[in-house]
Amino acid sequence: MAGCTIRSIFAGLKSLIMQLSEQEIVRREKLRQLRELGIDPYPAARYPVNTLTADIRENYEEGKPVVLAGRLMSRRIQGKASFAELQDSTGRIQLYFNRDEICPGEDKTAYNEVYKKLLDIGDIIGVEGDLFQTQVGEKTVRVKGFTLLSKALRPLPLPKTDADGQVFDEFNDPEQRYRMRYVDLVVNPQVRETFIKRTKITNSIRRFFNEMGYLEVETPILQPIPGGAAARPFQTHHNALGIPLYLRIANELYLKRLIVGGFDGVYEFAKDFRNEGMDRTHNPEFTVMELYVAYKDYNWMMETTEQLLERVAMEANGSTRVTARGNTIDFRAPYPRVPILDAIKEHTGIDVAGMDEAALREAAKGLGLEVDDSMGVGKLIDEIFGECCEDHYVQPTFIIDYPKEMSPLTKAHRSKPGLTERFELLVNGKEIANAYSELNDPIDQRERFEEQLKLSEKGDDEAMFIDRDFLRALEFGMPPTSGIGIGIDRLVMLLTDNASIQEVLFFPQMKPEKKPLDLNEEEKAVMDLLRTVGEMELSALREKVGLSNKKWDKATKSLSKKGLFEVSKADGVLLARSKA
RNA sequence: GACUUGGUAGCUCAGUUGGUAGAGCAUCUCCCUUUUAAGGAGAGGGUCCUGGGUUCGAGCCCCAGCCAAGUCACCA
Repeated sequence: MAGCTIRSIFAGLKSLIMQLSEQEIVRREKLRQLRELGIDPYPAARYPVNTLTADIRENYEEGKPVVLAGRLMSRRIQGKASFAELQDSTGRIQLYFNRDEICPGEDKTAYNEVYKKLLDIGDIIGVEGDLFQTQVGEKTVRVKGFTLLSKALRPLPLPKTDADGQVFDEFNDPEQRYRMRYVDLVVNPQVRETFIKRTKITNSIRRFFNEMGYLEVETPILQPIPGGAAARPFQTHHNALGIPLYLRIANELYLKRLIVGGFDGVYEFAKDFRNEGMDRTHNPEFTVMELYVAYKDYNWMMETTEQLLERVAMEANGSTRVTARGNTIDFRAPYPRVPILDAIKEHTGIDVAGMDEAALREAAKGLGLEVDDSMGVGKLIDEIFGECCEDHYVQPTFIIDYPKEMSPLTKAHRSKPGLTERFELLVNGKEIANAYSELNDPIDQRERFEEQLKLSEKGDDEAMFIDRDFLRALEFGMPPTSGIGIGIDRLVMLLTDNASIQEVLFFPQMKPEKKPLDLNEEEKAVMDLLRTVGEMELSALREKVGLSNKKWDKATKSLSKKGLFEVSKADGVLLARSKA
């Protein structure tokens, strides 16, 4: 009996491969049996797929022959007939396996043994057959033949959805979902949809800029000076050059060098890296789209951004309105422009215009904010705005004209002294984009960098480094330019209504999984003693090892489970024997 | 980094004052030719996250740690 075989082998194998679950052992045994039947569980040959499950659902034709492939997701076996579901990249379709369809002759092995006993949920198979509808009206493939394309050795989680859309046994533990995203993608269709939408969004942005004639470029990720933003970088080391290198925190300074070089418009989807905390809106690596266009200013950039987002929202969701965290957000242009100092005045009642650092620090303290001496004027204003104002801007809003101190790469405002031509786009209380009329005065830029250096000396570990090559580039002359950075992960979060950045990254950063040690210290100690002699009296061994009762018990039990250790009784004496 | 919550079978989860670890699905065996979250009957399956402690006895109580999620702080 096959059952007895599997069970006896299971018992025999158990001690050798303890780390496998029963179901995994059973699947490995099935693998062996398949090979014995001459079936390759991992065949090399191309499989002649000619139909996707979506084609069948959308263009159903009675009796049409089809060849398709995918993953076996459910089975309902009823004697000589069985229904199953096959899932491919476009969804699922029902399969009908009938013993006498699959095995027209005397030999019923393909159905009775291979299909019923040796296939499992999760296996990837190819099927050929024709289409029909069951009595209940379900579009179904009548299988004439099937091919195992890849045997799955681990069982999949099996969420099920009933007719009312109620989900049972959902695979929903975030840790497991993120660590095993491949499983998440197989069993949770809405996760697939999120990532497909992410790609739609970036494609949409690319199309928009390409139509405007801008050039998509690539710039260094490994940088000798991490510039273009205020953040703590990751540091690494280049062996051949013998120098430290940093993973970029922004690509701004390189894209501006390209504008110096004569391109009118350049953009890059950049992975940036920041060595800071992780939470539901921060991953150590994240994606920013930066665009720089010559002969434009920040007013032009606001108009362009409105147009871009209106179109991206439309193309991703079919509407300019999206629901995010219960708020309905409308990306239809235009968006209000609110000067940051007005925003602070409106939401705190304090007019911070013209305040010096000390006055600002007092104002911030008065608002109950934590401040310290390393904070300059820029950071203090940023802090007040972030704490007291940001949350109020749910609909897309441009906050404009930031103070000079918090914008070291931004051109001074053409008419408002002390301010710069900068805007941030806030949506749902979060910053989505940051843009300015770029500073192209090399002497002013040098002074701003020197200000940053002073901040750094005061202890601000996010202050910018001085990039002398960038200054040299500006000295050759950069046309007036406007630039923007758009946080792609956050934009995708908004447009897919996900509250956590991990939901829009395929592989969010996680702490590494701990590898279970094969033997722990106690088990090693027992085995080291035992191996030299092969076997010895149990009580003597125990004394020699000198473990506490609890540890001794645990170590020997674990070792015998692992099949390395055995206790036998001879002449009334208990003998410990090494099986290793 | 701080606080809160959680970690029990392949998956989703119960587990009473501390007293032999449970259910559904999945798996295995037998029966079954158009079903649909679920065909019927039976069986097997556990490092209760780890390490200490309290106790006659710990999944449960205490201490320390690991991992995750959420909130806060910093940042995008």
